[in-house]
Amino acid sequence: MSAMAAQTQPKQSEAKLLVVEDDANILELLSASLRFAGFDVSTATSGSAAVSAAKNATPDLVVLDVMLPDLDGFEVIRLMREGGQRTPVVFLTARDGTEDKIRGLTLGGDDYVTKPFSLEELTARIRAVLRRTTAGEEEPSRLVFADLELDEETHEVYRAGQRVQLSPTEFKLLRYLMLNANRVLSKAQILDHVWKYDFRGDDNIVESYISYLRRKVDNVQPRLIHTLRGVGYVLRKPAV
Amino acid sequence: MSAMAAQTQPKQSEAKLLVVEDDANILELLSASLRFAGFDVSTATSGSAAVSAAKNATPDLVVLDVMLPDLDGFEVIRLMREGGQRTPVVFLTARDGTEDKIRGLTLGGDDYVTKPFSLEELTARIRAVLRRTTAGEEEPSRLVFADLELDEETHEVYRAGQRVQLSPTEFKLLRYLMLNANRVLSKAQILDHVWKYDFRGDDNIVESYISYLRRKVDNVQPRLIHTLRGVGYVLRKPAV
DNA sequence: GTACTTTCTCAGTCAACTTTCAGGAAGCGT
DNA sequence: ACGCTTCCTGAAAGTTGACTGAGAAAGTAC
Repeated sequence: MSAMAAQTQPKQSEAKLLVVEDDANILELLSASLRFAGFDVSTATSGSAAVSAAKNATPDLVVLDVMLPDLDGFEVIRLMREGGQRTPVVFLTARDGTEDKIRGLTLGGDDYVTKPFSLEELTARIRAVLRRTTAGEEEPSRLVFADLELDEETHEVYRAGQRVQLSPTEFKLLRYLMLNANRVLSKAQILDHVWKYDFRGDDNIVESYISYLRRKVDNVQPRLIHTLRGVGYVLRKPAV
Repeated sequence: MSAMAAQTQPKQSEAKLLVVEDDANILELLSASLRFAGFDVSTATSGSAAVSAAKNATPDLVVLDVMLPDLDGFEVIRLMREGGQRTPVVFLTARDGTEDKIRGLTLGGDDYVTKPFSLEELTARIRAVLRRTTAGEEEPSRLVFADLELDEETHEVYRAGQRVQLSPTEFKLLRYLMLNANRVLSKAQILDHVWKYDFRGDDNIVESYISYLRRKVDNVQPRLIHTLRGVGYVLRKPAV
């Protein structure tokens, strides 16, 4: 595992998350990176522990694996809500039968992510759910850097006012770069955040996608995507 | 504003609802989604609780299951009205004999929905009842987006002035898209809102109906229904 | 009942997207 | 300048997701 980038979300970064996951590796991956992303993370490794943790810690959002050793995720939520808590949830589900049990979930503003996922995918969902369930202050879903604009909700991207069509991976990569503008990102970091955690290919795929992105969104002056040979990539304004 | 947020109808969204339902799952489904739709929701799980809740909370509308453990829905209404309250009601009924008993009641401006229902079905009825019982400000029952028009009362649909015939599901789907114009809707969201809550099929049916709709209402320029691969669908005017 | 409409499923096709590979270009140290 | 390394990028192969026609099943009207 490579160094983890700081992708601090200034606005929502103080949010309290409760992460519930029985697989130690995934739990570690999640708590480390979500903490690094600026969330206040507590954890639980079983359903019953989750219920009491939720009572005490009153998290703003729960990241909840559906498959748990004792109670399943749905039970956990039912128990939490019986206690009057209306905490939003992002479920983690395997891509199998359990997926359809998720039905009805998007009604209350919750969401789900299927395993394996990429960290960017998960944090994007978490941020979206927080955005829509946090009363009041509408946080903009639009990232802007120089003359680059990216709308997280509609998936629209503009460079110098021109609409650009991106594939899902291109979009995720660009979002990651924009969230970390002016920060140098190694290929390993990019791989760790933008690609699913079970990806077993090599760095070259990052080069390929950087190349695609440059062609689509960085084909005008000033160039914003820069290569630091032997180090990584960075999105920044030239000059200085 | 988020992907799913707000199928909120600004005008009616502050309305106070009292939801009366003894099945915990359905109650949770209803309160979560109606709250999310912007209503101010309180709940009761028995007929007697409903009567006193109605006294105290003075809701603008009651969503009332006919089958209740103690008093049945008709009794509840009778008691409420004996107390002088003339609150409109949307009944929830099983598809069985009780259906006929409802008929007489709907004359007063009330309405009913048979279980299982889809959320869009229910919110459409709630909105319609509020529209016709809320004195004064006539809210239009006509949705318009670009050259698409949909009349919620007559169920007529026009594209570019041309009348189009839609099946019930096609109509509901189009209404949902129009209510959420410019908002990206995932297949899961669409399934959750447009299909009945007991539907156990998969996403493909959404694709099928999108395909039907395109053939009927989106066969002219400019195309309004757009696919975001891996994300969902959106009704919007083409990019700038 | 029969005919008709509508809903839902399935599977084939196609298009878009992802991933790999390999040759060439560009940067870097000496 | 030379050689070494790293990066870029075109092309091909592999994979996935969406669209759609056909038809079974369920529901409705006559």
